[in-house]
Amino acid sequence: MTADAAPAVVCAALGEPTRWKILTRLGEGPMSASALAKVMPVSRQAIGKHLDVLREVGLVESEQRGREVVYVAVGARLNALARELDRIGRVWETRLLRIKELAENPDAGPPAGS
Amino acid sequence: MTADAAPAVVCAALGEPTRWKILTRLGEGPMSASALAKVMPVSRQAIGKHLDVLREVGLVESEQRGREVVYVAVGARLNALARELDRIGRVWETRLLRIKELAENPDAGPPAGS
DNA sequence: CATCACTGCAACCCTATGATTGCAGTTCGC
DNA sequence: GCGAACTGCAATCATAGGGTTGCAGTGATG
Repeated sequence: MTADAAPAVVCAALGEPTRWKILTRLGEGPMSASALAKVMPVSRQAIGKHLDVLREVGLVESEQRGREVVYVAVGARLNALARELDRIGRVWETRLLRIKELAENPDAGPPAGS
Repeated sequence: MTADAAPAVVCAALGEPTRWKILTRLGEGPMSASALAKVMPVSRQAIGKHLDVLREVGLVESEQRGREVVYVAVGARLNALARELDRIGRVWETRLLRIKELAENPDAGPPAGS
């Protein structure tokens, strides 16, 4: 299980600037860590760590191709996160709406309870 | 302009654990910074800073109510982010698919060019 | 076979930032 | 008016983690 990380964790992975750039590059096509290092202003090792983080949350997958390891961006993972965030956002809006209604119309609202 | 931050920036705001908890709380209903502090294991000042960050990217809005400032989670902002991420994810998948096709079918593919 | 490119691991540095405390200014309730 | 509660600003602390260098191992290439 490495693809069901909580939304916040995935967002944390996405939030780091360098990581976002790496991911953007990978979005254009699969690439090895070394190849990325040649194109970006950071060392291969640093990129390697970022790729570890990204793989941890399922945003990239790695594949051994000969002597090098090729990474590919997992769009589906991003789509899954999008769905989660969208759902949460809608819940917030719904609750807020209910609260507002209740404030203007404080009668037949909340029944029993604690 | 405080609501059109790049996806990565919004994700960075969402990625901080404490910030996510604060936001979750606010998702249940509007609250002041002090009220949040009484319910969470961090100081009011710390919460205040987090709220600043969240407001910066449009995830919360503040409203002066009497002597206190009430914050409310902006679900619409989360929905907007979700749409952006979803779009990006689909682009990745599309590109990847095209590359795969091209690998298996290396004829009528890439036209001229260097 | 000798060399070169790519990977993985480990130790280390240094900055960003999450969290704290302390104080001063405002608005509410009595 | 006086005290209590809420806010804002500033200084400070401490840790997480992003970045680096260095080295050893392994598969490709000539």
